[in-house]
Amino acid sequence: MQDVADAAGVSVGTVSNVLNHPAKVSPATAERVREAIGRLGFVRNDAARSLVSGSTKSIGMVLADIENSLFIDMAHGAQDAARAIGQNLLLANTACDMRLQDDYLDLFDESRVTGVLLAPMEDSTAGIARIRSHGRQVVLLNYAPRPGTCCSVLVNNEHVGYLAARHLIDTGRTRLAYVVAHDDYQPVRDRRRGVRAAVEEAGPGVTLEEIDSVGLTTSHGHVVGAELARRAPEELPDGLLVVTDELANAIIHELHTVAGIRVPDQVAVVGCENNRAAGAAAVPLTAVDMPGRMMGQEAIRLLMDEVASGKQHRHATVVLEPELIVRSSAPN
Amino acid sequence: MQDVADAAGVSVGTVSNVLNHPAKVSPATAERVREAIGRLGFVRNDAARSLVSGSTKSIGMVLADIENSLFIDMAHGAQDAARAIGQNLLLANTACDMRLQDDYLDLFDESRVTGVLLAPMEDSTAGIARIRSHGRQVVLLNYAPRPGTCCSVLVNNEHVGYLAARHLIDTGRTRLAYVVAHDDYQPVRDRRRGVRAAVEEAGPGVTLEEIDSVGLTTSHGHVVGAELARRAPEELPDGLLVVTDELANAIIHELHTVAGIRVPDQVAVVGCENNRAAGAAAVPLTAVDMPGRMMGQEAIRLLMDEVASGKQHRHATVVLEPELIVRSSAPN
DNA sequence: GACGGGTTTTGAAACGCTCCAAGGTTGTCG
DNA sequence: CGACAACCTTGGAGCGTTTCAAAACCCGTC
Repeated sequence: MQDVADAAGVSVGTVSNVLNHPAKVSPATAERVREAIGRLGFVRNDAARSLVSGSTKSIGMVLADIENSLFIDMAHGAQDAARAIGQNLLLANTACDMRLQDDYLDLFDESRVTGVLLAPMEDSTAGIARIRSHGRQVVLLNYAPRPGTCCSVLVNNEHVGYLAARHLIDTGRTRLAYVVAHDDYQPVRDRRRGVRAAVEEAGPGVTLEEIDSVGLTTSHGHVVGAELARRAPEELPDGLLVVTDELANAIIHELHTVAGIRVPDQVAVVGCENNRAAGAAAVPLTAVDMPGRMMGQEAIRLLMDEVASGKQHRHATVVLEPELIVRSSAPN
Repeated sequence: MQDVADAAGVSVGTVSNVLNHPAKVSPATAERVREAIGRLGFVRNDAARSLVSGSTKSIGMVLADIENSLFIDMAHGAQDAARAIGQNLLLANTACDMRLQDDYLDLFDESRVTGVLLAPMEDSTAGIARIRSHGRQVVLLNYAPRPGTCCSVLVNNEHVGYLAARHLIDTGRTRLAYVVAHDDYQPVRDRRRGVRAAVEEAGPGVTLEEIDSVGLTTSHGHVVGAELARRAPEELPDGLLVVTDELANAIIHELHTVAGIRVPDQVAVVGCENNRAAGAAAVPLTAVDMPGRMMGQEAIRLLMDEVASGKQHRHATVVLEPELIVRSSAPN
C-alpha cells in the first residue's frame, strides 16, 4: 500500500480512503491512485483489513452432506440472500464427519466470519456452544437446537410424515409401511411421529408397519426392496412411505424394474425430501418437498438479525411448511 | 492473548509458543497457559496470524455448478487431498455467474489463500491472469487453460465422445445423432470431435446427425425428446449421444415414458458425465464416467507442487481418461 | 562460588491495513 | 483583505499475532 501511495504521490491514508471511502477523496487524486493500483497489481490484504475491523464480510456455511440436493438448495438460498446484503458465502462440506465439522466451525471462528450457518446430521450442541461462547453467531438449519441455544430454520418434519401418510390414506391405501433408517437423525424421528399421527387419525381400517433399513443409500434400498419383493402378495404393503428419496428410488427400482411388482398399482410409494433425483426416477416419485432455498434465505436473515441486535437478541425458530408433490409413484 | 498471558503469569510470546511450538515451553507452563486459554475462552485471531505469516492454511475452490455431481465429486476429492496435507478447503459456488466467479476469485485472492482451484464453465483467462499476476496460484479443473497460463486437470473429453459413439457403433447402431447444447463450453466441443472421429472411423455405413438443444436442463431435454418422438420411424436415429446426463434422462423420459418409443430397443442412448442421476433414471443410463474425485486430488497435488517449487515451476496438465459405464439405456 | 551449557522466558519489532485528529488548501463573503 | 467554512490530505496509533535476539534461569562442574 505504501508503494501505491508513493507511486501516486499521496499518503497511505489516502490510498485507504480511495478504497473504502471514495467520497472523501477528490476525483483527480482517486483516479491517480486507482491507476497506480492497477499498474502495480496491488491487492489489499484482507487479513490486515479484518484485523483492524475485527470482522469480515463473509459468512461461513457448514454442510453435512453436499451430495443431498436439499443442502445444495439451502446453500443456494443462503448465497442469494448473503449476496444481497454484501456478504460472501463460504461453503464447507463435512461429509457427515463430526471431526471435520468441528474443524470447520473452528476455522470459521478463528477467521472471524460474520456468522455461521450450520446444517448438521447429528446433535452439534457442543460445537455450537463452543463458538457461541466466543461471541460468534450460529444459525442451525434443518436440525432443531437444544431449546434456547441458538436460532434455527426448520421444516415441520412431523407434517412431512403426516402429508406423506395422509396422501396414501386418502388415495385408498390401507396397509402402510414406513421404511426408516438412522432413527437418531432428528428430522427422521419427527417424520415418523407425523406418519403415526396420520395413521391413528385414520382409525382401525389402516395399519402401519415399520421397516428398518440399515442405511439410507441406494444399496440399502435394494436390500429392502428385494426383501419386500419376496413376500407373499397379501403380506405386501400397498402404500410405502420412505424416509428419503434416494432410498425410495432404490426400493422402487427393485420392486418395479427387477421384481415386476407394479408401482403404483400394487404398491404406491412416497418419498420425503423431493430431491433432484425424485422427478427423474424410473417411476417419478411422489414426494414431500422441503423448501430448501427459502430455508437458506431465512437463515441468513436470522443470522443478520442476531448480529445487528447484539445483546438484546432473542433466539427464534422459523418453521417452514412442506408441500406434497404428486407424481406417478403415488398418484391422486 | 495478553489477557491469557496475564492470567497465566507469562508473556504473550510464551502463549504464542504454547500454541505454535509447544516443544519450546516447559510442560508446567504450557499447562498453566492452556488452562487460562480454556477458562477465558480465548480464540486465536486468524487474521493477525496470517497477517504475520503472509499466508493461510486454506485453499479456495470455486465451482461453477454445485448442482452437477461431477463438481461435487471434484470437491470431495480435493477436500480429502487438502486435508491430508493439513489444508482446509473452502468452497464457493458461482452458479455459472461470471461476476460471482470474479468476486470469489478476488475474495480468495485478498484473503491470501494458499491457492485456488477453479472449475469454470466459461473461459476464465482474465480472472486467472488477474490473480496469478498477484502471485497467487491457480489450478484449472475440467477446462483447458490457454496454453502456458496455469496448471490444469482435464478429462480427455474427445475420448469421452469417442467412447460413447464407439459403443453405439459396436453394438450395431448405424444412424447416430448427437444432441448438443452450449457449444461454447469447451468440454462439450471436445466431445463432439470424438464423436465425429468415431463415426468417420466406422466408415460410410454409419451416419451422424447433430441436433442442437437450446440448453442443458431437463425442460430443454423434454423439447428435444418430443421433437424426436414426432418423427417418422425411419427418420428416427437408432443411437443417441447426449452431451450431458440430465439432458439424456429428460430425452429418455419423453421418448420412452411419454411417447412409448422403446429405449434401448428402438433408440439406444448414451450420456456423457455419469452423474448421480444416471444410475437412478427411468432407464438406467449408459454413460461415460468422469473421474471427479481423482481430478480433485490431482488438482491439489498440482497446486501444492506449484506452491512448493516457486519460480522454477513449469505448468503441467494432467489428463485423466474416462470410462464407459454400460447400463440398460444402451446395453452391450 | 564462579563458570559454562542448555533450557525457558521475555519484550519488542513487524505484518498491512483503517481510523482519526490535526493540518493544509480553496473558495466565499463581509 | 481577513475570517471562516468546506473540503482534502496527512501521519501515526493500533489491531492481535509471530518471531527472534537477548535475558533469565537452572544445574552440574571445576
